[in-house]
Amino acid sequence: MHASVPPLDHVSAPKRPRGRPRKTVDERDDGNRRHALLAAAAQLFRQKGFAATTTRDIAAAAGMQSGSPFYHFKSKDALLYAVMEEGMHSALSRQRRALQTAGHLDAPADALLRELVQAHFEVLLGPGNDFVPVMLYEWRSLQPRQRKSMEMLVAQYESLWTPVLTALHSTGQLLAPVSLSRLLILGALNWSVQWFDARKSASVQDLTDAAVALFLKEC
Amino acid sequence: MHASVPPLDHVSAPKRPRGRPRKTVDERDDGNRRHALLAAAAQLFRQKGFAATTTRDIAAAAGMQSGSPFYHFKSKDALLYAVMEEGMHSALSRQRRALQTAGHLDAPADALLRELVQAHFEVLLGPGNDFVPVMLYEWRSLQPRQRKSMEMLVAQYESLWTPVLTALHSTGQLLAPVSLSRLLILGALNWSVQWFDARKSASVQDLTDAAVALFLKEC
DNA sequence: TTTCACCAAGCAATTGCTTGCTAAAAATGC
DNA sequence: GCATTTTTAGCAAGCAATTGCTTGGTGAAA
Repeated sequence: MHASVPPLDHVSAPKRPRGRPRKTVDERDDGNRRHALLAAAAQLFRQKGFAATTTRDIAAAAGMQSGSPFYHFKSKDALLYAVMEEGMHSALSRQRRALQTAGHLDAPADALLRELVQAHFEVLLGPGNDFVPVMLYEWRSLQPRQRKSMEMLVAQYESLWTPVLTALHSTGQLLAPVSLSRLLILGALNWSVQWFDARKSASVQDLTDAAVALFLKEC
Repeated sequence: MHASVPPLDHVSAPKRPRGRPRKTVDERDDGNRRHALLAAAAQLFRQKGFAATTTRDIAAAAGMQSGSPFYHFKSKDALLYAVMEEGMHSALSRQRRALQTAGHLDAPADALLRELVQAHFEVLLGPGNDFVPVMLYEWRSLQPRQRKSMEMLVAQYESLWTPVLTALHSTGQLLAPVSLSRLLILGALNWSVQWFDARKSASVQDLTDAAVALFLKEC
């Protein structure tokens, strides 16, 4: 969609899948089986890691036979990449929306940071959002070409943060250098994937408050 | 050594390995082959992940044949656990030493935090220190019993941070709640494993300065 | 003579992926 | 509106490679 993300080697177009729709007519789920595979893969990749997840696991979780995923995806690698791509696209549009609505109100920089932080937490920790965590923690399993592609998407994402952090730095609300600040802040947020538990512990709101209080000086 | 870490199911005692010492007599390297395996495993686990690393890879990296690692370690799992255990033991003694020498001088809390942060970065990013990163990023591959054991070690490590953070909170240098602060701060530090490159970018000193400047308010 | 540290070979299970096939749905011709 | 053809979405089986690990042996050191 935005910018130039090369199609790579995964089956690109959902087109109009139909075939054998388990239910009666009118119950059609265009491309839903493909998406069921994506969701199942995302969950398993996050739970057990890419290398430890078998394509049979994924097929079973999506209610298919062992060979069927390869109709939708050329390879296990391509499936991994598709999961990550979906995660990044949703994260990017989420953040763009957050910045846009806040920017229309001419919000101050610290309010913008709060928006970014909260949206980031939601993308990471929201229910069913396994796509971005997989992207964060399964880098190594990508092939070089795919990795390059992902790096472009990640750079786009980080570029949304830089102007906000630069503004905060210039007002003295952020003391550390901007580029190191961005790395450290995103690290603090990303690590929450390892310990956050929606049932116990704090809410995303609490997390956002704590993070902003931790990073920003009041002037 | 300290506290009660159950022996679990890995070959525990290095004893007095000898056998075929590649060099002449007097050149004996007690337990060095076992440690060579540990180091090779740590590096490969970090580079490619646990599941994607074969025991043959490890053996080859240590200059052995495919079956030989199983003389020193009962299983691939046991090897992973041994890597993590070594990492945590070295990290713990490193931090205890840092706190002790600083504590003798009655250093203020923010100086203690700086010590903790710097030692943490060194344990994570120092040359040949693959053991702790493996522990951070290969949780999932541990069996439940082993995981419990590691959680105890990690809890010990985190308990070194809590009093320092509590002190900073009481002086108003740290605004966010202590327990969330600890999680966010350690996250920011741990994430550096993903992007730090000793050749380019900043030094550990720069990182430490930036982190302390980011987290602490001056009062 | 026993023990240690490791080799060389191989086994059983698992893996990603391919192949040939099928039935339902959509497209097409009339 | 109906009959035919093509496409879609998957099944069922299995192959070749890889995997963790075992086993029997060997030479040097103790």
